[in-house]
Amino acid sequence: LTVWRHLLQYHRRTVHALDEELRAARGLDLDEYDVLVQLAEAPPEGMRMGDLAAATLIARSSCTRLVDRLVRAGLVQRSSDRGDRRTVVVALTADGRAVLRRAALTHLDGVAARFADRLAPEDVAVLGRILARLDPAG
Amino acid sequence: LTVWRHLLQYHRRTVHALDEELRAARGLDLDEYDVLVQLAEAPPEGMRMGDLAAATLIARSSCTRLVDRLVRAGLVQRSSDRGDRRTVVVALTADGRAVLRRAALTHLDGVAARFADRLAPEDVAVLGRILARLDPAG
DNA sequence: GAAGATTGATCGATCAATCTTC
DNA sequence: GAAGATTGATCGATCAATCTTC
Repeated sequence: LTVWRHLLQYHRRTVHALDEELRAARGLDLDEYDVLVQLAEAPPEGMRMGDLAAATLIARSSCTRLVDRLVRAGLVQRSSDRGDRRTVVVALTADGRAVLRRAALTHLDGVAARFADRLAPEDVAVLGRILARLDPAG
Repeated sequence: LTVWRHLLQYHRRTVHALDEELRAARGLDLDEYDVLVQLAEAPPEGMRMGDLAAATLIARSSCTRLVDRLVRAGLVQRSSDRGDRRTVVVALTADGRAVLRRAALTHLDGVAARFADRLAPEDVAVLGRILARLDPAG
């Protein structure tokens, strides 16, 4: 179906543009941003490495390396769970929270410009219903 | 908006699944498939390298390397335009056509299962209209 | 000098193998 | 031995630099 192809095209362009925007404005790529968002929504103690990878749909090994970069940048902290010392817990630092807040401004503007502002509220609602049908797990 | 995030999640899962399917069944990744599709829709003489990159939203240098692989696999041919010898023209080989035909079966089944079959025809139409509004460039 | 394409160098994503703790 | 995470090795994507033809 052509609709499917349009969806892919739209997604590709939009995500690419948002990624560039975020890189240019804040030095973060979209996956890094996504990780920070997940951590911001987690309890303040943080999230286990594996859960973070699952939530962001990133492979575990990629997640390890992405977190390495964020640790080097001072945006997140690793610590180990006292209960089960196999697991590693990742949490935002104060810096990380601040960077995320600024990045969110940039990013949400971009999403508004390329998505939300172009649609009537009913369209968004309809799209939501369609997605619910497409991705029951989602 | 949560709708935006659901869209991203759905896209990510679906594209990932389709990519794996195609790799497993045919040894092609999704970008390679996309290139073959573009070439199949081009005139039989082929497409210029740069146009191919633009059509698939792949960077030029990535496109060069992707075509390298397809040439090595015998699925496409490079030739140079007699008019302007700077340009390189890429075209499907008979093998490429055959592989594409088989890959399309696999791929279209996957799209059907994850997209088309889950929606009523009206939903598809509505989604098409929404996309047209989102991405006037098409 | 610009347009078109390719190559060199770098960087991130991933699988398989490894290491640690359970 | 399995669960959790990390590291080694590979592979593809990309930018900048280069090469060729205009």
